[in-house]
Amino acid sequence: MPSLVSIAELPKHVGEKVQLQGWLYNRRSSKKLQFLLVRDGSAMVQGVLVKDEVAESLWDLVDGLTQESAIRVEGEVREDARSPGGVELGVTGVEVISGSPDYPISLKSHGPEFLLDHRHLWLRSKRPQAVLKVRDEVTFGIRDWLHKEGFINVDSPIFTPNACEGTTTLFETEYFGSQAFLTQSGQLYNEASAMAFGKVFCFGPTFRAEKSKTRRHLTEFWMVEPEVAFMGLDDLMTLIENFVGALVARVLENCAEELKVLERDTAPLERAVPPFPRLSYPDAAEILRGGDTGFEDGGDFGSPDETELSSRYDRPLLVHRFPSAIKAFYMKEDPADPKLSLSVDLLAPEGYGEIVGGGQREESLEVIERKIKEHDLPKEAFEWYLDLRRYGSVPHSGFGMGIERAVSWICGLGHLREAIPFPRMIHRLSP
RNA sequence: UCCUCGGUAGCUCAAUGGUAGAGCGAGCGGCUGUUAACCGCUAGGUUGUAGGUUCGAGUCCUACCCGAGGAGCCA
Repeated sequence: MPSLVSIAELPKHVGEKVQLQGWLYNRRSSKKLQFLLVRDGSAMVQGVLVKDEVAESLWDLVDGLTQESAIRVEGEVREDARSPGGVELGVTGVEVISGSPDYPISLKSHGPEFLLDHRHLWLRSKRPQAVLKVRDEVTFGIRDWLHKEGFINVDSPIFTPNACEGTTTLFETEYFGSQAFLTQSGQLYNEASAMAFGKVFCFGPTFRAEKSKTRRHLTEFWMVEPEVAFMGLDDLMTLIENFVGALVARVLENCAEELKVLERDTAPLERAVPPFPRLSYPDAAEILRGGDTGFEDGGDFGSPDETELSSRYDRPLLVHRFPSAIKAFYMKEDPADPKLSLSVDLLAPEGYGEIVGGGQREESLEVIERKIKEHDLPKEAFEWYLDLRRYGSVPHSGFGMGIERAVSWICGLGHLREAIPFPRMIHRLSP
């Protein structure tokens, strides 16, 4: 029996007889020829049957195959320029593992609602596969790059007893008779980990119960949050630009085929090379003031503000020193101007907005106790966190990057929902 | 929560207030190399729901249901 190979490996087996197993992506036929497009997850290949050269029973079997039937295919690998991928399979045998009558997703156009209702099947199509392969490259690249930089992965819990930032809406759940929340950030725990290991990152799902209905929001999304002891804001910004620049370069290097499927213009990605421009909030406000984006001085940026700012640069933009009043209690005040915080956001180009948010943390016990009071937060819940300031507190900084937002920008997607296998949104909990 | 837009065949969409249609998919037939193949034929409908206006409503009005993306909030 011929050896079983994956479709991606076929170019190494030209001239050999091999066996594949996978699913029928599409079938085309004329009187004397049939073309089978077979996919196995690794790649896609075209199988060819010439009527005069195969048994009638095989011809008829293949003639009756429907889209997404699971099949085992035997044949000879040969080079052929007419075939997508450069190699094709001269089919000599087909075994049906299981059928697939009336597969709902055709190769023609479908609307987003229909496709999302069938997300469990849609994953088999070219476009979702390209996006999710880029996502895999990004998530693997994150771990790879951080490890090489000396970071240790120390994950934060998903069940939490209290809000990390107070303002944002949290998903509440019952926890053995008491109240618990699903985390909206691993931030606070990450600081504890950084005091133990120096350079750490947590990487997991986070949850926001905001009733947002936009292309930039999911209720469940993934976030990587590096945190570094003894690091200040300037070095943090350098870390962010090197991190993001390395990820983009990695995707350009390893996912050219996927970006082509997605018809992504790679020029903006090729320009995303550090150093990135840095703009302070006061300077940004100067630009926005009097514009037509609806910007209010001292307030946070709205989506139109972000687009306006990033459109002035040819690569991702670092905006730093947002007003303390609009940032979380743990953000350190700028010693040069306490009204400002040592915070930073990274705005992706092309209107994709904020993909990274972070800053230097307040390390003084006295100041952070004052901030907790000012933010009207229950101090008891933060006692363990305050211990980090009581026992060997040091300056430290960190940031969080939304995986889906990063993938969405890199892939040039119109909506975040395509950047995650099974999106969770305000009106979608299934499949 | 607010604003705007939408809901017609399995899917994507048409249809001046006047006989509900096309393409794709499905079924059947044709075609010697197809690239989302192509060509012909067939089947396929309670036009989101409930009322109302009208000789006549997919189309106009009211209410409701469902969805979309924008604001707010955020990654």
